[in-house]
Amino acid sequence: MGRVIRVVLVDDQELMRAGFRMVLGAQEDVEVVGEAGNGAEAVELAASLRPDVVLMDVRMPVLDGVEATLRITERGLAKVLVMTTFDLDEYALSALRNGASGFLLKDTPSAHLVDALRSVASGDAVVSPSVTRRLLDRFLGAAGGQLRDAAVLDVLTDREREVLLLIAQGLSNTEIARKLFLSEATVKTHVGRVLAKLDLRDRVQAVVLAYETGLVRPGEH
Amino acid sequence: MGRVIRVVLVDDQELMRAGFRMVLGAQEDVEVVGEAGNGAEAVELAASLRPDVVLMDVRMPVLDGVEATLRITERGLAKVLVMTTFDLDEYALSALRNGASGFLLKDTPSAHLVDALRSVASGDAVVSPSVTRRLLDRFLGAAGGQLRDAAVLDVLTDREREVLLLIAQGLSNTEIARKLFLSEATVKTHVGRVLAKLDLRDRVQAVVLAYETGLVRPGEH
DNA sequence: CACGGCATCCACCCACGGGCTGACCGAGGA
DNA sequence: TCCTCGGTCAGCCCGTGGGTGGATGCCGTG
Repeated sequence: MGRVIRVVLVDDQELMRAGFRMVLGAQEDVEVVGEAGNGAEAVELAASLRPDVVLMDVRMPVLDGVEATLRITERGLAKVLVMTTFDLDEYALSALRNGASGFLLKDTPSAHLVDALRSVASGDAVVSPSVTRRLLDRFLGAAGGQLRDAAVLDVLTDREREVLLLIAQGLSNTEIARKLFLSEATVKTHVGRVLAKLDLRDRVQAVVLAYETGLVRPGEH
Repeated sequence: MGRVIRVVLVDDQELMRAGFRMVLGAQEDVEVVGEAGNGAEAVELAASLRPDVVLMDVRMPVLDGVEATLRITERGLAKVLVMTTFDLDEYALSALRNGASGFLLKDTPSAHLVDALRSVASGDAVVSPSVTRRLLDRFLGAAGGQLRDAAVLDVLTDREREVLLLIAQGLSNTEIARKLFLSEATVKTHVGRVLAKLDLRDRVQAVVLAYETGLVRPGEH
């Protein structure tokens, strides 16, 4: 960990880069090995210099930071720390989706910036506090806690829950029967019980409930 | 924002609290207004003192930090910054789910701790870098990018997409008809087209696809 | 203008889904 | 021992869902 962190600076404004160069240059364990003015150059530099971290602005001509981030991380060229002046959620989200190891606002104190750089270099991730807030809200609202209490599913027996799971994958009764080595009649009883216990009308509503409770989650097959 | 941040310290180890008291006491804009040795006391103190932030350990007797966090935040008594020695994912996740504004490891440098406190007091959120990494992975894997390309839905007309949306909420054809002021026959045609275009057999499978593409998301009604 | 895409509507047919009733079996608790 | 509960199966009924085919009017584009 005592090694020097090699950094590539990417920003279309020369002044910005100069600022960062100053701040980072003062650090013993950080070395700015290259600079780029747009995303395309950034990708090239990352490929040729293989820095530890690319410090990247989002808004840039030719190829924006979000896209450049993807190109760099999908080839594993370097870690990417994305920065922006405004804290636009969508940028942050897209960048992180594209493999960025962090997302900072440019008003971040220089001491924090350096810390963030170290964290990223060592494989961790960093997000500005104000962005974290909204990220968490989104995370928890979407993936974190099932908004509907999954407790309602407790009234089901194991077998019934098993059947519900298959229903929620779009299988018909006959398909479920084949899969579980049962007669279709049995499947029907199970389905019927599931609907009755959960106060549902349809297997359609059963699917909805399965997703809403988190019994099944989007993208899990 | 120049006001003093009033903090309540919660940890079952007196030694730990002493350490934090030292660090925070040295700060001009931070004041430790109370201390608790377990979750139950923490909730009481939060209610009576109404601090800005509760700095809370997870592992505690009587009432653990995760549960205490819920009690405090659901009543809006204070912001909660949760801490732990080990970075157990589940703890972090549960705490954040329960309304915590942040999650720090106890090995966090004291300067960072104070910064985090300020961020939390001002409504932002903070998560330790190493935890952020895994949080992001989970977030992106679960909520971030719809794993199935929502592009398949482009073949649908607006009306058809509208119908699909209602199907995905568990409505029957008659219900959809009422809601859209259409005859049931018309709804059937739309449904039929949706199924044909998306190569689905059932409205059940349509619901699944709606969730898988992110057309509808769990917890959005 | 004529054409194609879209939304709307209708009728017919039939299979699947789901409600209801009743029955059998095995495990486990009273 | 009996009784309950979960799981299995069957037959009956009928409503809904979905396929097919055909019809109208609207709109924008070539």
